[in-house]
Amino acid sequence: MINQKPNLDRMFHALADPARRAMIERLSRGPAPVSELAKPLPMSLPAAMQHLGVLEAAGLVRSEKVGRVRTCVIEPEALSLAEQWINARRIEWSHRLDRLGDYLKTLESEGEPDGTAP
Amino acid sequence: MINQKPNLDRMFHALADPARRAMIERLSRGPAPVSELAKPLPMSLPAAMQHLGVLEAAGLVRSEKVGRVRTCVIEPEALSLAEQWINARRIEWSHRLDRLGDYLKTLESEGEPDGTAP
DNA sequence: CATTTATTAAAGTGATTGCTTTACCATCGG
DNA sequence: CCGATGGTAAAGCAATCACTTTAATAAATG
Repeated sequence: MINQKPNLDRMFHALADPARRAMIERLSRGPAPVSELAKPLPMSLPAAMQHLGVLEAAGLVRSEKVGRVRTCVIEPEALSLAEQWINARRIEWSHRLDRLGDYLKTLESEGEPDGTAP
Repeated sequence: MINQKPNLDRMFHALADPARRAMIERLSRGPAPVSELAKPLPMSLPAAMQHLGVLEAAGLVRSEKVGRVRTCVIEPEALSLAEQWINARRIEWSHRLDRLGDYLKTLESEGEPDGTAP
């Protein structure tokens, strides 16, 4: 639970590309072979393959080859790592807003000794 | 609500760098001038400035210059865009698991006409 | 065995990143 | 006014990215 910064790097980087997000969107509706992931994308199959490599390196996708077809599935827990980071931010700034609210309330109930007039 | 893909691109890309995430982490605890954001980072001030530019372009940070100091604040709603995308994925694959469960239950209650033996 | 099908390996290319250094500009404090 | 402070603009550079084409491999299919 200590340090997974590099994972976050890879993760967000992986999500920063529309083709890769499209792949994840497809996979979140069920497993698919490489060629099916590549079909809707406006690029060559090797290019799609490289994107898949990025997704796997980020831990977002797992794949297994059976016969000559490689089937890909999402790794749902991986996404939650990114989510955790975002949530942590939200918690931090909501705490900050709480403290700000407290401070303003303090000012108010102390009868404003000074500072509001120009 | 139609199409904000390019925003998502910029967004995730912005989050994919540890220096930029550090800036956001700092800003989620309150506003700060550019130089304070840059201080803990292992790079020159212009470099930090460029990171800040990326964050602003992604809509994650807003900044205003007063006198000679530019003060930066986070734009909390922006992060929720990324969060929405992640949540949408989760919902999709949980629906998929529901359907899978239903299917398995159907098989079970139909008394397996065939298909389980090798 | 000969083909097709599905994937992969390899190498090359132009564009984009993430920095750097250098120089410049506008305050602010005396 | 003068120097220090805080921020910018600009240019350049090595590394990485997102592709491409070409060629190889390995499992199905006839």
